[in-house]
Amino acid sequence: MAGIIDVAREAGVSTATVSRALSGKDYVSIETKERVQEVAQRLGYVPSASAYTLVTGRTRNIGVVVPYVDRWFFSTILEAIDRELVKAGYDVTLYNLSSGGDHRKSIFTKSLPRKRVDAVICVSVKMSEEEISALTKVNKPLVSLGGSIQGAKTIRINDTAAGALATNHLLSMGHTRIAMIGQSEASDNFYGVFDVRKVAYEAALKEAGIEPRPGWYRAVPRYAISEGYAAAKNLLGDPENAPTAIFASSDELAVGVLLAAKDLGLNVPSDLSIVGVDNHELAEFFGITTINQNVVGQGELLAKTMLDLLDNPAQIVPEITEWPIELIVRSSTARATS
Amino acid sequence: MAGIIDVAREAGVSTATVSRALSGKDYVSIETKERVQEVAQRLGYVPSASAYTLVTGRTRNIGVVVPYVDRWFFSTILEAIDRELVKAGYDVTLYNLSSGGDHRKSIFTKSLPRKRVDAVICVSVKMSEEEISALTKVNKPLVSLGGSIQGAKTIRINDTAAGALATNHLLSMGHTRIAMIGQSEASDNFYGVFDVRKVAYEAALKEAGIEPRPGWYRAVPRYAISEGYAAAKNLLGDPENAPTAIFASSDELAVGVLLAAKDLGLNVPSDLSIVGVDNHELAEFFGITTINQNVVGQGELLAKTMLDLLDNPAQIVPEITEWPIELIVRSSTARATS
DNA sequence: GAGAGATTTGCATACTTTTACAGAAAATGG
DNA sequence: CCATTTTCTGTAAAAGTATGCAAATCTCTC
Repeated sequence: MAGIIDVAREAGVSTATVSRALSGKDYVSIETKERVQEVAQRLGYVPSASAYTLVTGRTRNIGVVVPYVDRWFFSTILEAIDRELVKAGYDVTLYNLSSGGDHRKSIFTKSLPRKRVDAVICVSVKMSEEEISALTKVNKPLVSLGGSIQGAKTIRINDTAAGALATNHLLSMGHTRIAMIGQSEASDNFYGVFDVRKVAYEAALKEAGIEPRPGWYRAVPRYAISEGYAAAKNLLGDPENAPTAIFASSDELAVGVLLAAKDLGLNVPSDLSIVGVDNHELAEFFGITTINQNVVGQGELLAKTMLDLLDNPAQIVPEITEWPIELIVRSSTARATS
Repeated sequence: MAGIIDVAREAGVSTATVSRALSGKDYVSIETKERVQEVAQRLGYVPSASAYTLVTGRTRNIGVVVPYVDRWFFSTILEAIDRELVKAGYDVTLYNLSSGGDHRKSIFTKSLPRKRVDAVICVSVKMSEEEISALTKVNKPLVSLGGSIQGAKTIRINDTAAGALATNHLLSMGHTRIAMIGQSEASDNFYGVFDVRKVAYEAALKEAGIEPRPGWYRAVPRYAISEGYAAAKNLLGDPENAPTAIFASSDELAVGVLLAAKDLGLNVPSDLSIVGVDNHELAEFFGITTINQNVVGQGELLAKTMLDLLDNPAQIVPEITEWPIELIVRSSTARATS
């Protein structure tokens, strides 16, 4: 295992020159540079990351904190974040909060603050003030998706607008019997946006002069087709008392709703209109009207914002950046037939 | 940002004693230990990971290499691997090959060999001899899922058996017109097992005295419901010339097949039998007969094997461990109605 | 040809921790 | 009470790299 000293000896120069020749950021004559590079190549020399970090303080490594990795939203955004960071020469260390136990505490008190990462990206993670200050105190840049805590630069969609957009779309098509399926908050790790959407849904109904029925809001523990299916079966079970439209807080839920409707012999959209959120691949396949939030785009922006911040730590950046959403109308919604 | 010297001064001891008190692995009197711990706590001292690595050679960090992260198989197994490694006190650095370009080369020549990770877990990654030897040369333990390359400890399912199991199940129910949907190999990064399954499928047919029809094997680029749907629509389009059973190489494809059959007015299983692979969450929801390969279990075994190897590098381990599979019969398969 | 500036190299130090070694203090045994 | 062992602590030497500083060489310009 060759070190910088071996390269220096073999090339007949000092270690300082080797360092400069390989990093390429200082005066080195072209001949020496090439000779050193050739020797380094031949000896299979790779600079030690830990020594580099020790002396420069930089790790070229960014920590990404997520509540889960095996769910669509998170694996999708993780892929996008990783792609951008890798492009800029960073490695990504993954901190998955669902991996459990006291892990979370050790992440924020040990792994992140001290020399393991240059910066931290948090995706939909509920953070306490102490956790944030633990990072800012040691000068680690922090960019967060979702949430709205002082000191953390945040990117998010406007969930109030999302809830309103979906509900108003259904209202505008003449629906008055509108149900909603959202996510019940189960985890301390996860910054849920579902209450916000529920409030917006109810507000939009009231705005239209419709009193929301409590029984028409269903909370499910997970974004899964099976959950949407079960909730919809339940909502639509009694034809006398069934909604004519359902706003599902994710496309996976919406697909479940669609399948439940089919199984009940209902036609979508003539008997039931459905709106989802995400613009998941499945939404296109099933023709589901949805609120596009371009998850990949959010991940890229998160990463790019972080890279900007690392290049220019002193810059003035807005605390909160709002990521645009849009309604994509497909074949799962139609005018109410009353 | 307090260092070990600050703690030592504050506690009135030497840095050596601080180190011993905090690591807890050497003689320190109980009073000094408690005093040092209290001071460290108060000063918010966290040992520098890079200095630790520089002197010990250990990083407490394991590299996990995957071809993708935003696909079900990989995000699921990543979650399982991460959980086990975190439990043992390791961090996980993610190397996602689909993040592109010359990234792959730099992973194997730079990031992995030199002091960034203690060990490497590769998931379904096609590796060259050089890449493997680059790791073993610097003494990095390597455990791999799938593939079968000299020098890499490997865990895998028997894909020949999987293909045979699925096909024979259909044959045993009297089917003779059996099609298959597999994955076409598109990426250099991905160690595909699909050719193997195709060969096993054709062998099983021949064994039963049935000549495989070339047109009844369909290769799709991705494991996605939409791909299975399109392939099945195509296979089933001409009723005169349609199979009565389809073996899909993943459950996502199988779901697509099921939906296509429904849309064509076919009843599953009486008109069409379907077998998938994975035991994906969706397979249970849709009642699809499948080959269970317990992805979470595979991830846990990968991680545990790695941890064993790190604890006891000299141990003799089998080169290849075969992970068991089993047929789970659900409602998507029935006897052929000839 | 001399001085100024630009380019090229080496020396030596710093980064932060762990640990071998040695020495001191305490405990144990006879 | 001395010898031996065990427990406790400090000193100092690594680990591998980047970089400030100074010195040396080279290139211009007048």
